Amino acid sequence: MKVYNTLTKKKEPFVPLEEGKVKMYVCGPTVYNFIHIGNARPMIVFDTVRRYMEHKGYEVNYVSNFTDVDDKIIKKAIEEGVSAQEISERYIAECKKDMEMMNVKPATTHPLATREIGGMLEMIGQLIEKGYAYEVNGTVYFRTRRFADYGKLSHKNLDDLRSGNRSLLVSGEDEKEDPLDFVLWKPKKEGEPAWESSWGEGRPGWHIECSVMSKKYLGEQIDIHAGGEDLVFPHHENEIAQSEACNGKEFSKYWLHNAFLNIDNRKMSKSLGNFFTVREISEKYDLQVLRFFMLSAHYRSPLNFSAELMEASKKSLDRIVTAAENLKHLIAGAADETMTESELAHYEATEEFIKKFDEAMDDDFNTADAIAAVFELVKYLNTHTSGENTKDYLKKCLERLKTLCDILGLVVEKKAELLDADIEILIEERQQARKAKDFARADEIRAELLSKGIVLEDTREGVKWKRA
RNA sequence: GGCGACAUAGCCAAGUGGUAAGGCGUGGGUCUGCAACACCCUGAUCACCAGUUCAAAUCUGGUUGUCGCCUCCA
Repeated sequence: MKVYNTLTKKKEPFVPLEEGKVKMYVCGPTVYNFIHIGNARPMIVFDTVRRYMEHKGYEVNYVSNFTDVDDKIIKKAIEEGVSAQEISERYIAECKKDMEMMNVKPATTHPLATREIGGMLEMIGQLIEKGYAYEVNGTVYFRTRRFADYGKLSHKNLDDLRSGNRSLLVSGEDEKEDPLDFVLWKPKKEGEPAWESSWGEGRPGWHIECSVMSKKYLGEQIDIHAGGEDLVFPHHENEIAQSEACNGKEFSKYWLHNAFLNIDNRKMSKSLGNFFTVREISEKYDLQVLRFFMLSAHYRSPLNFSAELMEASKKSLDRIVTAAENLKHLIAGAADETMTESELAHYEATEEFIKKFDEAMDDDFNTADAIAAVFELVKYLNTHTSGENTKDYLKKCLERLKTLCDILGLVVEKKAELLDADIEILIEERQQARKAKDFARADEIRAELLSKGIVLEDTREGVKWKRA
């Protein structure tokens, strides 16, 4: 398996620190509102990475935080006249609902920043002791000049950063020793949540929480640290500085970053008004469609979101779902016998698609190519299955399709739904009408059911129905 | 100003040295009472220019264009 490492700018063979195990940390959202579809990309992408790793037999310890103390949360709390905690708890709950609808597995641990203040105070204290941090008027800063490797992830050097960004130099933050120094602890302002510390009441800076939570739940060294590409600088750069300065060890071996999701080729932003929450999308689409859409491009390529592309994704995904439904339908009516020799030959022929799928995923999680393999399998199954096949064969075919879809986190098997009794009666009446060649009545019933969201399909093996 | 990414058919998107995967859409056909599903057929020389090579979408240089990071941001 090869993964692209931002640190080295190369695809590297994946070798875990500990045989058979993967320690993975993914930066999670700040919970001040419903998550937007941009937040959803890393969730879906890295959940897929996790699923593939698990499929390959790794035991994955997957940690993803919720940042529940932050300026934006406080602002929202003040607007609503409630506590910051109420805001963060509300949106963590909503985020978990969205994740479930997107079929994103819960992390092994979802730590909260506010529950880890003790660890942060400890790490900040250690950094001060080692000379990597200093306190001025209740604010603790990290001394970036002291950390020789600063810039190694984002491939910037301190001089470029200083000369390249004049605004930093004139921003008037006189109390910093260096404009690039960043905050580890900031003093309390009136009305803000705060914790006691040896530097006075205050709250942690943004970067320290990930260093601390990663260390607590995964240890000082981890295999993979992931997040959106915008986090490379400064967030992840700062995490490296904090963790490596404190622990004296390489923090994470591999750094994975997903590219941004754009809307109409523009960065999503509130000022442009091109902002969608996952919840809004869920009102119009099954979020499996969003998941499929996200996986249809490589995670390191920018992806453009639009209504047209969602429609196309819906139709594409439907093709896979229909194939699975067809197989289920065939299985229900198939002879309960073991696979014949010719069936076995067909079944073995599908291994080619599994191989293609695995090769694609092994190559830095090329989900677009992996999906192509799924479609090739779908076509093969559509062409090589019928009501004549044995149940054994059909079941194994469906199993094979489901295995691949499950790695991608795509749910293709709809839950068994019971039809209302009167709908069943209508379907039966239509069958009678068709037998009697009363097609006008048959079409009338079909239209009536369609208006209720039930789509009928007449197949050789009987009537199939699905919800539109 | 500094740093970086990308440019493949109507749309989306793989492919990083040997003569272009897959999906959506379009058009034609088979199946069907019709429809839907499915199946068959249907499309690009890879932004432009120059170079390296027996051979380039794929390597090098340049041009143009789009985008991102440098500030909270997935």
